[in-house]
Amino acid sequence: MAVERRTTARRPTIKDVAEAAGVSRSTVSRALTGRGYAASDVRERVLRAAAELSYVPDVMARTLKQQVSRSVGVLVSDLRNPFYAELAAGVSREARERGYTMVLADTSLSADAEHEAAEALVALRVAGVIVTPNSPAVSTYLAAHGVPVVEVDRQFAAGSTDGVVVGNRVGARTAAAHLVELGHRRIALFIDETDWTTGYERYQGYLEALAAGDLQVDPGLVVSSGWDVADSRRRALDMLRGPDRPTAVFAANNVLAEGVWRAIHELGLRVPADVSLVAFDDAPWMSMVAPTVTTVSQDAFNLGATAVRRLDERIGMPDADSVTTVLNVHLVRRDSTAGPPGHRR
Amino acid sequence: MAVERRTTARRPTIKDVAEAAGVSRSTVSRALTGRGYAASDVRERVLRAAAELSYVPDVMARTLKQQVSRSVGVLVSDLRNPFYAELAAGVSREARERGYTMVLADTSLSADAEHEAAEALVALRVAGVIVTPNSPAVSTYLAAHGVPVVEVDRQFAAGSTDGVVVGNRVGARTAAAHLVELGHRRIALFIDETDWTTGYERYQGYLEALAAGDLQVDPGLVVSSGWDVADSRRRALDMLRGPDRPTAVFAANNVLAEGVWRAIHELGLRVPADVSLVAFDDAPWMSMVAPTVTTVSQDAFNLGATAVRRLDERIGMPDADSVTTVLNVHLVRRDSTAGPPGHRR
DNA sequence: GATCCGTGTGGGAACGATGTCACAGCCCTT
DNA sequence: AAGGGCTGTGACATCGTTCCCACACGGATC
Repeated sequence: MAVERRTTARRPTIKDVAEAAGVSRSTVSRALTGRGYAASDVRERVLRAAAELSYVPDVMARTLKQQVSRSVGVLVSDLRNPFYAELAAGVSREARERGYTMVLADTSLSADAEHEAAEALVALRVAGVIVTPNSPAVSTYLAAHGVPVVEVDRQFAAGSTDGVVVGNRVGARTAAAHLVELGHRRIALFIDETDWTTGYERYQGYLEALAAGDLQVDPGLVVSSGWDVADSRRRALDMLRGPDRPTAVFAANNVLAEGVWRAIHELGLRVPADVSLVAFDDAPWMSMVAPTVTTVSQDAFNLGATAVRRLDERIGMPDADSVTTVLNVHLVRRDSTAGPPGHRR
Repeated sequence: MAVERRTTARRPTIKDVAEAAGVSRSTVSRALTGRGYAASDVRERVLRAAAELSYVPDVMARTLKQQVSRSVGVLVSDLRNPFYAELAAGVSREARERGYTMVLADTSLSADAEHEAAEALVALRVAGVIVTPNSPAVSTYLAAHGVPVVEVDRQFAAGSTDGVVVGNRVGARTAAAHLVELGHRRIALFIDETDWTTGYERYQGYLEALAAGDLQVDPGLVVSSGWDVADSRRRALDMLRGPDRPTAVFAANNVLAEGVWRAIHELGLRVPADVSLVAFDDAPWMSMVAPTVTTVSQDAFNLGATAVRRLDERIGMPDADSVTTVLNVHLVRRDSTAGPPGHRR
């Protein structure tokens, strides 16, 4: 059974439908869109003709005329990271529900790729953009072109642009406080950056928890890791092999946690007997490994869905004041945390 | 520092650039696209004017005129599954490299959502579509509208539509043969469907490996699971608790493998001492759990990238015969497989 | 019977970019 | 000096849709 390909005939246009139904283009448009008058028998006839020709209105032409499309642009850093994949899935679901199509680009954590993608979205006249920004430039650029923007996960333009983020500071504080409470005094922090709001807030949360526990911050225990598993693993190996090893590690995201976890196992250390581990961002593997990993869970899917709702509202009211929505996170206590070695409770 | 939003002024058009540069619209078009004559001093002037106004050509208008867009549609079943996320990432990267933007929809394994998304893509006049099909209808529908299609991961319209798949049969046979070779005689298969090419081929590979080892197929050991972790886990619990338990399980994809893995651990069975496990499709967790999971690894990223290349070629030569590209897979031997209990080698 | 209204329809001008076509210069050849 | 071949530019129709406007028809009101 061969699938028929339309090679010769061009796509049917509204004009073809009009001729088939014996009416004018205007009438077809009114009948199909439901805007304006159309006698019910005529409407019937038009609908039948359209179905018969399997007519699909041309979004390009419609958008050109109406000057506003029903597409949202989505810029995420890395689809291979389950956090962003989940986020994109949430955007997709909510966008579909609201009749938007989704134009997605993976910006690979590069500011250049991000700018290029933003240009493409402006050219496409998208109704709005949801972005996990890699630089402050992207929101500025889009706003300058009159495109509504929602920054998600992290913010560069808080105050002038809508944002949807999670309670990073509280989450990080809770996680670190959990370790403090268990009796740990040497708690390492693995973090990839502290310039963006995510990193900064998580770092602050860590500091707050230490301060609340009357602990000094040891700069040697705060590791600025690269953004990938390999680098995190390397740095964790260095730290855990060194003298005066920490009794607990807080990894500020799922990628860093994976690196630390791999290093711990390569060194044959036992969790939590030798070292406790807490992560931020619940990845699937964390509930499958032995021991399971205690972590701050954030609902990435909901983050994406919420961003779409915010964007939709913004499109409806372009001049309202900007809003930052903070979603709550919670600590999932699993088996990777216990008191430090030799500690009695 | 407030980000400036363009509220009043409309976007600059080619006409604005023309006036600023003191030439006609045609000349601006020629200067910017590089098609047709434009004196170098004029070109300079136009480029400067365009940059000054931060002019971005309207893709809608261009596409309308040229009747062909530079967007590809991508329909995937489930972005939350790392396999599809990785695939989408591969598509994204290769699409960007070739100057395509990507319109993505998550079809949630539903044929309805898939059809709806396909209609939207036709309306958008995408240059082509890459789809992990949920039904035979989608490729037929798109082809009938003259849209080039590449089916990826599984095929419904082999012979009339391009496809990019992996060596499912060989991969499954290799995996099952590995178990046979270790001495297993009761090898269970967990599979979600056998109607699609993926499921069918993997099933056939399993049968071939058993036949090659002179083993009878026990229908009771072939489990048609639902498509999610919860269902797979439930069925695995049933089977592993029952009498005459298999000594090895082959799970035909990463989701089913997760369910089986969870069931095994809940029951306190040891891997591989009590039961061996082989999976198809290497998910991140498989190399992190203890013991690590032997699996047939497929390169989903490359699958996506290859599909884009195929689609690009197809767009260039719409009437060439269709091609199915098969990417090879390989068995990654890890620690979840050994001989059956009581077996001596 | 003239006017007015509501209902329904069609004509035609946009939207922004492209590309064909005509034509204006200019230099070179015969 | 006339013609031919370049180079370079602008006018204008076009893509498919929407929507404003004009208008036609019938019935109701004065």
